[in-house]
Amino acid sequence: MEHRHISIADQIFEKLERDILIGEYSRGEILTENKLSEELGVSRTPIREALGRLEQEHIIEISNKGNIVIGISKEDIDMIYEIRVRIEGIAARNAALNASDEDIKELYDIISLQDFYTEKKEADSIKNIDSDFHDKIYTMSGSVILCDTLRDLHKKVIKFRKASVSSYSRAKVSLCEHKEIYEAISSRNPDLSEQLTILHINNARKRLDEAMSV
Amino acid sequence: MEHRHISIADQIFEKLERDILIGEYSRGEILTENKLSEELGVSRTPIREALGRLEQEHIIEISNKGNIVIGISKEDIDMIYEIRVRIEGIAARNAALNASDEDIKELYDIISLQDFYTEKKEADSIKNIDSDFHDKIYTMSGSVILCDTLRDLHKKVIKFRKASVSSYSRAKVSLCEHKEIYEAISSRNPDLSEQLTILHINNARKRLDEAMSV
DNA sequence: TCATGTATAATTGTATACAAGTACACAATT
DNA sequence: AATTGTGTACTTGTATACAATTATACATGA
Repeated sequence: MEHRHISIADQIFEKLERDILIGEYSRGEILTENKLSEELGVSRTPIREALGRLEQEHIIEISNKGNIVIGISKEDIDMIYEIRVRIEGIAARNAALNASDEDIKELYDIISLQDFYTEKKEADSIKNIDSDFHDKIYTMSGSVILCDTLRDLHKKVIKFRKASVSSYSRAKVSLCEHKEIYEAISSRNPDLSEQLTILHINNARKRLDEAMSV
Repeated sequence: MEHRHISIADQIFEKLERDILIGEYSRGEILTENKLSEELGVSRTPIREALGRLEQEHIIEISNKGNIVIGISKEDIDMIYEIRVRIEGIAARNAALNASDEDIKELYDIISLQDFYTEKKEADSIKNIDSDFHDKIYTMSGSVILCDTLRDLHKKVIKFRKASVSSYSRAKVSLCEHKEIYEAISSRNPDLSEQLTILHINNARKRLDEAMSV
């Protein structure tokens, strides 16, 4: 067997990371190892390993009083888009250059699902599949460095992303932009893929601002 | 007291990270917890915590056979510069906008030291102080997100950076560019700071390619 | 010779015991 | 009333014991 066992520590990490990033735990809240250990029914060891990794991401802060939740601020979101608009185009460009037929088919499937959920107006599903689309392009770029960098940034937007697809019209426009990007990548056009992606990130940012100012 | 104790796990993490990034451990090498535990004279617990964080950075890979060193490839370096040239300018721009007088003085001190070491031709010291210069600007940007992103990228170049400052002429040009950036930031000119930084990263990349092709 | 089964050794994963430091409440004192 | 001392409870940090999976070497058979 080569399949690596998914450890409890990994599961705890992903659960805590998600809970913090969606705002389940709010800024300033204190998470102690013992409390988490009891609540989640595992020993302190995997809890500690998860917390250490969360601290490395700077979404919690370990102190003698416990582990203080930091989370993501509006300023963080601004900077994330500032960065993404400058580098996410590289991923799309490389995807257009490197993608296998298999990759392109998977990307098509994602688009199809997004279309389906958009018509059914299921905000949660839309949010998740939207995430899958971007993640797939990161992977298709073929660069671990670029993939890690973009993934770290993208996952931090999760709490705010739902707002931006809550309106049908905004979700529809977003889907449309994804389709255009898919077309550009599947026709192996690096320049167009890059350009459309930059536009899309800029528009997504505007849609987010719009949705949050309401 | 507020000063947080620097744990053994933190120290092990930094030591292993550095050793991997400078190539002390080479790609494919296997690090087992027991071996490291004996070698470093601590129990497996802090070793494990350090290894978990190294895996998150994708510079090692944990498997049932042990922990396989991945390290940094030439392709990684290319992508790192591709990204930095697009976003490091933001940091310089924000530094020019946000920096305190104290910050600017510290940046000046760094430049002075770099000047000193460059004339003394101490490659190791030049390499380190060069790193301090960029890191200081990241911090001065005032954004944790941007700072983390750039720091993660920058530290991965360490193994190759020494080559690029090994020649006196290249080191001198690099110092000169740093001085220009310092002038732009200290005179609170965001546009110029950004522009000069972009140029500097591009030039640094060229110098690195040059040094490595020899 | 090659495949396959098996026992052993080595590895990571988890729980728990123990150490050390610190925050906090509360009393004592000025 | 304010401050200082003190003891207790709580927190993280580390080591170690144990569990479970898996790699590996080697024997056994077709």
